[in-house]
Amino acid sequence: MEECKATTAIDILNGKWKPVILYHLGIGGTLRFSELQKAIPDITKKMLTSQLRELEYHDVVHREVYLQIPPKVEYSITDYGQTLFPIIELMHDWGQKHMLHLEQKYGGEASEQVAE
Amino acid sequence: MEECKATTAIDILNGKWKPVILYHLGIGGTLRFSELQKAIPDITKKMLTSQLRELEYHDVVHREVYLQIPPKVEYSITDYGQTLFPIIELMHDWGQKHMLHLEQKYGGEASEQVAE
DNA sequence: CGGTATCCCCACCGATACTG
DNA sequence: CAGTATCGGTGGGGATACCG
Repeated sequence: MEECKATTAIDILNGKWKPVILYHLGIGGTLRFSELQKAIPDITKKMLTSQLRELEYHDVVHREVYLQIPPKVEYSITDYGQTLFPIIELMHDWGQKHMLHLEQKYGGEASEQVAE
Repeated sequence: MEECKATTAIDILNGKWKPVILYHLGIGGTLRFSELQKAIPDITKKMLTSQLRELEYHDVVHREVYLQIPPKVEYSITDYGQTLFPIIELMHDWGQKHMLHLEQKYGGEASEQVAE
């Protein structure tokens, strides 16, 4: 019961695009659906939608709908979601160091894997 | 290119059992295969093996084989793997707070989900 | 513009049985 | 003891098309 609750955080960040989405909302502040699409070119609408919905469900992201034509929906990070940022930053930093570690180990070829 | 490299860390922690394994190796120090099995009763040998191999591949875990009968294999966390621990601890702490957050939101029922 | 709906694939994981 | 081998289910995620 006093086990590893790190999985709780991982579950919330679990999803191919969630860290990237949070990253962009973190630096870009409030963003529209289409702006997120532009920021993350490889993501499909379906994926963007589902990942955002899950983040919204977990109260990490706020979804603001403007009832107008054409539609407008804005996404932002909640105060609660902000508390995740130390973790994300730490992982981000660690990720960069890990790339250096890979280069030292495999001679720099592996960096192409992780670099998107 | 200067995107979110948090995914690199997530990839390494990605896998149903990796955080738990690291958690146990973190508090238990060096552990044998069977000791890990006892510590994580629900894991199968196959999963334990594959998760350990991936962690080993990423240089997070060290595998020490003793050539003897009966066989003996010990797993421990590498110095490099130690650098992951601030992240895991942060996630662990965050996970506990998140459970409180869930209780406030859903009235305590949700805690049964996350509590294993 | 901001989504659904649908189809499909494959990586992940579980169960079980066998082995040096 | 510490693993492989094999089979099969499941669902996360991709491609594409359609909708209010």
